[in-house]
Amino acid sequence: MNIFEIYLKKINIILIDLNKKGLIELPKNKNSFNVEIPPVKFDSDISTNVAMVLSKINQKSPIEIAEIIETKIKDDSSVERIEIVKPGFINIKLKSSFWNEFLKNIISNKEKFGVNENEVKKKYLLEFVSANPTGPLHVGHCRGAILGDVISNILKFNKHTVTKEYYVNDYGNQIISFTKSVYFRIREILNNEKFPINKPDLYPGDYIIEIAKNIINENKNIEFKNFDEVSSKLSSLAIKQSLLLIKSNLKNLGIVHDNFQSETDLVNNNEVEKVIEKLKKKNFIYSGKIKAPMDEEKGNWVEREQLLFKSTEFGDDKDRPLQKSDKSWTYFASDVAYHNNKLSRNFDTMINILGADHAGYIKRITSSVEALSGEKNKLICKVSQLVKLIKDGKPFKMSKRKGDYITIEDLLKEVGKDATRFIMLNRSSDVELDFDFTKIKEKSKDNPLYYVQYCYARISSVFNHIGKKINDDINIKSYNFNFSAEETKILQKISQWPKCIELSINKLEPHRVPTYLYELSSIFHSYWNMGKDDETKRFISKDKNISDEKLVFLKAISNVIKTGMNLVGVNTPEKM
RNA sequence: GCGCCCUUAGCUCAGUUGGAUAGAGCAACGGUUUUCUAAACCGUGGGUCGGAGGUUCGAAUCCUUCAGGGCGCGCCA
Repeated sequence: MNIFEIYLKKINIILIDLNKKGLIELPKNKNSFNVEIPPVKFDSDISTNVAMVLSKINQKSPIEIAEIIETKIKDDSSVERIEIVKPGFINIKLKSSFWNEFLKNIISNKEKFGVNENEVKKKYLLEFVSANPTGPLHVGHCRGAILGDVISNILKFNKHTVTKEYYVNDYGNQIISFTKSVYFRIREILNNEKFPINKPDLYPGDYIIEIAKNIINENKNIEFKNFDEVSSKLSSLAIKQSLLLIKSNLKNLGIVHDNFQSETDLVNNNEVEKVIEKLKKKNFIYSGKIKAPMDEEKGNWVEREQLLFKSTEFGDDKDRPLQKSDKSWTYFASDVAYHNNKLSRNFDTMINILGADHAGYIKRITSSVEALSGEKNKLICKVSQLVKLIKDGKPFKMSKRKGDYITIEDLLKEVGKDATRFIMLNRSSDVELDFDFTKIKEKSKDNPLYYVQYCYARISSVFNHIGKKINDDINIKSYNFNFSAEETKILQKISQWPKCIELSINKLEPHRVPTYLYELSSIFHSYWNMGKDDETKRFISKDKNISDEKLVFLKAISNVIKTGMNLVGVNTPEKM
């Protein structure tokens, strides 16, 4: 139940009616009409800008237009009072009967309140994480992982179908290095040969030792005598091991993918050749040369003829190579094949969540999807910016070369799943995020997670006092309450929940959910504390009773908090 | 050099897809606990929304331009 949508429709009907009577002119495009919450000082519930938008086309002042519209809005049975304000806003105060109906609706909808029933249901493919299968996930992967997971949760909440997919880059040079590293660790364990720690292309991390041990234990029959002989077998064993690690990291974060798509499989099934043929037929591929990047030292650059994709036709700054000099495919080539594969599975919309360091890649991959499908917004890429780790007030740097980076496992051990998810999601993904270890662990009030959870725990404690559980259904005989100013504030805030969901989806900005939950919690905490000064405002009276009205408010707030926290994927403890 | 992202209070950030006198938290200062959880609440101070132009009834939001910070720029993925 989105009250803003309801009133926008009502106003549109009124405008059409006034137009028929020749009282006002209407523009063709009504997109700039809106209905929203007015600032608190006006003591109104909803507000519309239509009079100002209509001013020009009608050659009348916004106030004059507003007065014409006002006469019609007055007829609506839910309207208590209308106020026309300065530039031309029409502010509407709704009758308490409307809000009573609203509350009744929320209580009966339970966790379904906020679902946009009118939205067309779509089939989404969401690709996220897709980190190289050469080791455990580290903090750098964490933000994108959570972002993707919560976007998926919200889409599903709105009854869309979502397939969560992980693209496994198990083809290419990094896999050869990784396999070699495992091989040397195996030799170290079995033959006591020292691991060549200074070789630059090897992975020094300790987790390689664990992988080596597991492979030795599970494959007693394999002899690790010659790298070239075992490399192909060993490679797949090692990848399998690191995927197990990655899956367990993700599971501990609360994330489970539906599908793992292997890059090697695509290559082996000749899907790259097929997609290149397809693009050749459409004339998007040619053999040519590209310019050196500006910061490349001149000596290192060898210009050569190579197979290129015409991404410049879609606005990219240069055409992109598909084949390396040894004739193997570039990462981009197999990724085009992967996206062709995605397209063949007929999703309405495909979303990729990328890290900031891959932002430069977006143009070419969306270009390829446009070339293949002919549709411009078939693939949407969302970038999550860097996470800056801060410990004891100082930035904490990780070094891949030393292998000393902080893994997701470390993170979860230190601050836990809930804090990690909530804090990582709490900021817009467009801005860098400070992740302050010490603050998050402090359980202080700087920590928005506790603030929201505390709200739920307080409500739960009231339910305990009256011998109920917070999840129990409540039976209200009749909804006929008069609301205080504080309660109206709560009602207004709750009425914005569907809008929050809608914006989170439309803009792929799920950080709006924790932000909203924080604001709602803040209003609740004020409401709670009113009982400190004024005993009549306490939830539970002296004779251990609770009024239906207060019960309804507690239930409504806790419903929204619970729903929201579920979307974020964190717990709502009943006691803290 | 080019592309993408960012710049809002001392610090970290929101800002309802262009609206009304720009909002939170932290930090600072002052107050609230015989009372449903003080992990909370209330109050005070703090702003040229990076700068300059433009678009219009109206700009933190859109466009142009400049400055500063971040990320990236063939055979890494």
